[in-house]
Amino acid sequence: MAYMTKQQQAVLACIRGCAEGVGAAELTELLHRQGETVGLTTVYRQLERLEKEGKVHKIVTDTGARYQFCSCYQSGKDCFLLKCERCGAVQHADCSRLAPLYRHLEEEHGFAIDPHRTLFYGLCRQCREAAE
Amino acid sequence: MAYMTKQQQAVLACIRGCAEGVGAAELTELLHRQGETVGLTTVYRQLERLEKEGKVHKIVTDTGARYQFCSCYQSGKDCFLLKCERCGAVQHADCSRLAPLYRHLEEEHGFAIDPHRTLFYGLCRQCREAAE
DNA sequence: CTATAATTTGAAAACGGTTTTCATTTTCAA
DNA sequence: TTGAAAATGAAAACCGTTTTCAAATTATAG
Repeated sequence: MAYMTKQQQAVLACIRGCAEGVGAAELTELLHRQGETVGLTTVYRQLERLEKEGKVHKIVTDTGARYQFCSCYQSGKDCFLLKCERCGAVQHADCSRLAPLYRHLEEEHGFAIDPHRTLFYGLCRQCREAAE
Repeated sequence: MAYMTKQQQAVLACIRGCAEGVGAAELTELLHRQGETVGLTTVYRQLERLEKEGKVHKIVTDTGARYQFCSCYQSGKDCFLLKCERCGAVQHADCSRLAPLYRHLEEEHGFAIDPHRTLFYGLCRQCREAAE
């Protein structure tokens, strides 16, 4: 791995530790609590870089973007993101049916899915039960 | 259908005529060119209402939201949105494999997909060919 | 080990899409 | 007709993000 500044390492380490996604301001706040001196601007810059490298998902919402460390990054599994519209949580799922669908879409519909950015919206089990 | 003001009818009619999605400012501009007197605020309000009613999709992007009339609204078909990351076009596709997948996700993974908000990102055929 | 160029940082300002405010206009109901 | 309720829209506020730019840090040359 190429050289990384202290701030770059801190941002990567911190977001890796966030199971749920975090916003840029929130992440900066976390870093400050850990004693790191990282400005908001730098956090934005690093998140942009990490997204381009495929290490982090950027999930754009009405109220601003959230970033989430991609657990598929080195596992070899396909990214499969489910976002609950009620509680907001984004989970990495694992489903063998996805790859065949994506292959079908590419071969028959001519559309090459980018699993890394594709996001399924819906309701998670807990929220569905809570809503009943 | 309940009563609709002149502005409400105009917004609905205008977005229905936009095959590709439009932004709020863009839609207002279109309405003005047609001689309609509709303010930007009202356009935002109507778009929000139409989205809640399931008549339009709200597609949130880095540079602002785009709205697109939902061609599935009365057809009974499932919504199946493909957004090309290169040319930006969003197309309503038609694929019989989607419903079984969604059923599986609900039954086995406990996650109820909202087809209306779920968006597949990737590359459309033209853009893939152009990129080669 | 300097000196100098290139990169990184971050506070403050700018930016821009969206929402809120509030006075005015329009519509509904009695 | 008349008063209440809803809709409108210009202007201001809002707020997440990006840009600016001077200072600090790091890499490279001499």
